[in-house]
Amino acid sequence: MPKDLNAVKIGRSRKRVGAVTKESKPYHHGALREELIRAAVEIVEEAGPDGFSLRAAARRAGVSAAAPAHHFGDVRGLLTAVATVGFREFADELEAVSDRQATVIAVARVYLRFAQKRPGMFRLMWRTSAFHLTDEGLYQAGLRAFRVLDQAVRGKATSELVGDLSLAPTIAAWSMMHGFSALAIDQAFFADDPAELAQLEVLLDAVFSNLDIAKKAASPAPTRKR
Amino acid sequence: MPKDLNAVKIGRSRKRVGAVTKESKPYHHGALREELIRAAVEIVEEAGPDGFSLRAAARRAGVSAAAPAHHFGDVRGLLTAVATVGFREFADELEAVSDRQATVIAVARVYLRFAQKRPGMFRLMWRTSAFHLTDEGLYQAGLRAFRVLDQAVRGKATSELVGDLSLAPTIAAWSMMHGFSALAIDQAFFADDPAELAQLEVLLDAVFSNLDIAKKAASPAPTRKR
DNA sequence: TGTACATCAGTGAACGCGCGTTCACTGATGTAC
DNA sequence: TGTACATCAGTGAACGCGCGTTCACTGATGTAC
Repeated sequence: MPKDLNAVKIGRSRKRVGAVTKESKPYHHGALREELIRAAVEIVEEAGPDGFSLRAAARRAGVSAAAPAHHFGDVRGLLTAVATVGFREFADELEAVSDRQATVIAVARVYLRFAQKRPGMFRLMWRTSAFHLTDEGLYQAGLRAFRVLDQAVRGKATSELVGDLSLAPTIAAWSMMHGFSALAIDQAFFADDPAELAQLEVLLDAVFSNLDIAKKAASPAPTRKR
Repeated sequence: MPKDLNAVKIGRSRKRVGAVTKESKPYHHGALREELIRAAVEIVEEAGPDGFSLRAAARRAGVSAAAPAHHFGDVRGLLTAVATVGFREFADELEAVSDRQATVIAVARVYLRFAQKRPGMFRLMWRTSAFHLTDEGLYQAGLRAFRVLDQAVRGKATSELVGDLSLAPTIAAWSMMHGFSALAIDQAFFADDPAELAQLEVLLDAVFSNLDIAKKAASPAPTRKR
């Protein structure tokens, strides 16, 4: 272990060390944009979209209320970044499961689990009035998720979201897993204790047995193309 | 036409007339509870759950900000009443269509149309953290709606909401129409101009052709039992 | 029919709060020469 | 390598706002006798 840890630091960090005495924090944060997103994600996870505020995010990041404006313009800008993170992680999980087992029901289980584990984020992702829906990064992340589903249902993935009726089977599966997950976390099934929540996955399987495209895909499936 | 319109009024209205000179409004409203609900429904329809506030409802009802407390206790009380109105009217529409044609797809079309025509109300109805989910009138209205669906899917209606897997087909249909409607109004399909919105009903039909329980019910259906 | 009185359904002012955004500012960084 | 200077990324105070709720109050209603 080197005697002086600071000596091994490189780049801008090094300069910061020189400028800062004791534990006082430097005037410039260095990576505030990322820090703010991290803080905002935490708040949304803990308190949902309704519990979020720009000031709360700034507070959690340890920065003044005016600071976020430099990076995001306004609240919607920050929430757009949060939703994008949500969709990226959502797409990551879907792709991960699809690599192992590319069936509709496997995708549906991941969908439900995401909603159950991160209801605040899940709600934000679909509260499209709260952020900039036209954001390119957001759209790309959403498309990635959609393509996993499309691949599982039709065996191929479209490049655009809607348009013609050949996508109907995919949208059928999407609607069903989305509706089930939304109803589940919005207490429509009146399930709230852990035992009942676990039961929901059994119910999900039963529900998907009514979707005929889920049945024919139930056999060992081909690996998703990338 | 009687000379003095006031003379034909009856009951409490008559007394009010005696106490009121010119156009000044009486101290007591007479039916403020209903008026507040009406005002609150309007606001939710126009601006969604996020645009609603207790003070705005009081303002629209022409009454002081403190008045609603006497009738509803707090915001959640009033929103519970609003959501109950929503579920009652929702159930009314479902029952009406079911009397004519008790098929899954017919129910689904009503579901989608309700969401499209009254997105603010639809969103509130499922934002269950905003009101008292345990309210009895609310539950009964929701159950009425569910029973129409259950009747269309299984040919009989349960008396309680969840519990055993025999309800899976009904929940499958519910999930699909709910998911489709929610995704539609949340712009997940990126349809926003009138032409595209109308197209969504065609897509809905195509989507339901993937639900096998929708197929077998597509023949002329028996009338719903009441 | 009249009267006393409890109860009900309003008022209006105030409390304290947190919000998003603007503003003039300043400390730190990066770059041209 | 040093210096001048533009630009960047923060601060902190303030603005104006709307919110839900509480409170002491009062006008109107309903009821017991």
